[in-house]
Amino acid sequence: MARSFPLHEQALEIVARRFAVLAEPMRLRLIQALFDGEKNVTELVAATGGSQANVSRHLQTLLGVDILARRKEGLQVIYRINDPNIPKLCQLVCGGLEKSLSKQAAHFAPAD
Amino acid sequence: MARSFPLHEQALEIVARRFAVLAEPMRLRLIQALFDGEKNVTELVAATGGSQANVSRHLQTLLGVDILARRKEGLQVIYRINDPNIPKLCQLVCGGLEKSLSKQAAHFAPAD
DNA sequence: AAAGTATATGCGCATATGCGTATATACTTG
DNA sequence: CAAGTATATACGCATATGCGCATATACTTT
Repeated sequence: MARSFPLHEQALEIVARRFAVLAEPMRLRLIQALFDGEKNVTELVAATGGSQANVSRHLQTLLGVDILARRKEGLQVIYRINDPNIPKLCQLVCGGLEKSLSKQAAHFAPAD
Repeated sequence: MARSFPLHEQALEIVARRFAVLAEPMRLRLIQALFDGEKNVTELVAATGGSQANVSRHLQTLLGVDILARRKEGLQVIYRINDPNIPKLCQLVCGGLEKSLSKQAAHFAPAD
C-alpha cells in the first residue's frame, strides 16, 4: 500500500531527515555563517556564539547529510556549504517568512 | 553579537520550526497526498495508512504553520495545501535525493 | 433527543535530540 | 617528548515529539 506513493518509505525518511537537520536554529546559524565563504570551527564558534562542543556536534550533523563539506588545513578544519540547493531552500522558507513573522509578531514583545 | 545575523533569533526559530514540521515522514505523506487536490481526513487516513488520531494530529501541526488550510463541509473537514512554496520546497529536497539515495543505499543493504 | 459518523484531543509511554561538562584525538611547536 | 592549540566525542540530564489508546466534540440522520 505504502508502496504506491511517489516517494517510497525510504525516500520519505531521507527527506524527513534532511528537513530535520535544518530544523535547528544553531545549525541554521552555522549555514548562514557559511554563506559568505568557508570558515574553520573557531570562527564558526565566534560567529554563532555557541560552545565549541556544541558547534562541532552540529557541524558533524550537517556534514552527515552532506549539507556541508570540510577540509583540513593543519590544525584547523574548514567547513563550507556543499549542497547547492541549501541557499535556494533557505531562501524559499525565509521568503515565506514575512507572513509568519507578522502573524507571530504578537507573541513576541519587541524587547529590542 | 548574535544580533548581527541576517536573520534574528526570532526569525531563525520560525524557520527552524517550519523545517521541523516538514521533518516527519507521515506529514510528508500527507502533503504528498494533497498534491493532487484536497482531501478529507478519512481519505487522508486511507491514503497514508496512518491511524485517524495520528493523521488528525499531524494535520493540526501542518495547519498550525499554515502549510495546509482546511474547509468544513458538513461532517467532513477537507484539507488542502495552502503554502505555495511547499511544492517547490519538496522538489528541491527531493531533487537532491538521488545522491543521498545512492549514498545511503549501502546502509539499508545490511539488516540496518 | 438518541444514535451514528467524522474529526479532534487528552494522557502516558517510549524514544529522539539538544546541550553542558569533561575528555579524547589530531596536529603543531618548543 | 612535553606542552599547547584546534577539533571531535562520550556521558548524562532535561526536554520535545511521535504514537497508541481512549474519549471528546461536531454535525447528521432517524
